[in-house]
Amino acid sequence: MKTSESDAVFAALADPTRRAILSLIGEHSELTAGEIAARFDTVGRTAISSHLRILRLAGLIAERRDKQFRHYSVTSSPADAVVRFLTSLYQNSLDDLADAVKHAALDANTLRALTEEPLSKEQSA
Amino acid sequence: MKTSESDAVFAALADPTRRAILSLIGEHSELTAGEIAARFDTVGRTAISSHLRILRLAGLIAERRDKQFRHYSVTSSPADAVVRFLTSLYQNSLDDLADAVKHAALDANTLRALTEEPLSKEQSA
DNA sequence: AGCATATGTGAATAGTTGTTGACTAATCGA
DNA sequence: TCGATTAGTCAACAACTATTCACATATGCT
Repeated sequence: MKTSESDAVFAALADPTRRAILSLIGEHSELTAGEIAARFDTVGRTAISSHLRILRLAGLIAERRDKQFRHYSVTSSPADAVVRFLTSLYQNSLDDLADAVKHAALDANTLRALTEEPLSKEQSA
Repeated sequence: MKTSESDAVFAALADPTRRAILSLIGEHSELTAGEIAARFDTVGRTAISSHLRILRLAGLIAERRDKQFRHYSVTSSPADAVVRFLTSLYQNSLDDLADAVKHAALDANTLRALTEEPLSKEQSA
């Protein structure tokens, strides 16, 4: 298998726990591995550590080491590969896509609510 | 595991073959299952059929039956879940994101070239 | 009717991925 | 220095996913 750069991004985004981690980090500017792990009751610390590595290798998060802590933050424009893919696919409805993006900026909290799976994997729908 | 609607979309997009199928269908307005399968030398017809089902269940493609043929097309605004997720995550750089989308419209062919994995999974990079 | 074409489905298998428990390394505080 | 804290890695296993082969269904052709 080819394992291109965008592969890593799509694969990283495929897991709900990783998307939840991304959302969580995104809500704060930086979180340590322990702070992240503490928010998940259904997933152990070791698993979180694996997920953080995958997200980091995909370029979606950055790691800053300070003493024995590792602080994670969302990288500025990580989803380029995703955007490239979607835009090339939906050229027809590109305006809609752009509108959706801009619209989203106006009501970020509503959007955060719409983003399913915010934290725990097994919460009731 | 929760298996929400956006789960299905992200999971569907995670596979490079499925993204290639999406790109391929997107380049034409409609393709039959056989026409799609014929473009892949490394993946069998049965596997393509499975992928088409997954894409369809995720709402990314539509199926139109005509006699013994099934014609597939890309649905108009399927990646809503993805856009929602990305926008809620990168509120800060939303303008960049929107710019990227609009910019893409201007040079769709270049973008298609940038979209890795256009058809065959094992082509040389 | 009989055979070819187009396509999906189901069972079985191979390969990949996520999770855990035990271990290791670095740092801090007493 | 000794124990506690933070965090990653490794080996093993469970769970999930992709692929294939054989079969089923619908249609068209002669």
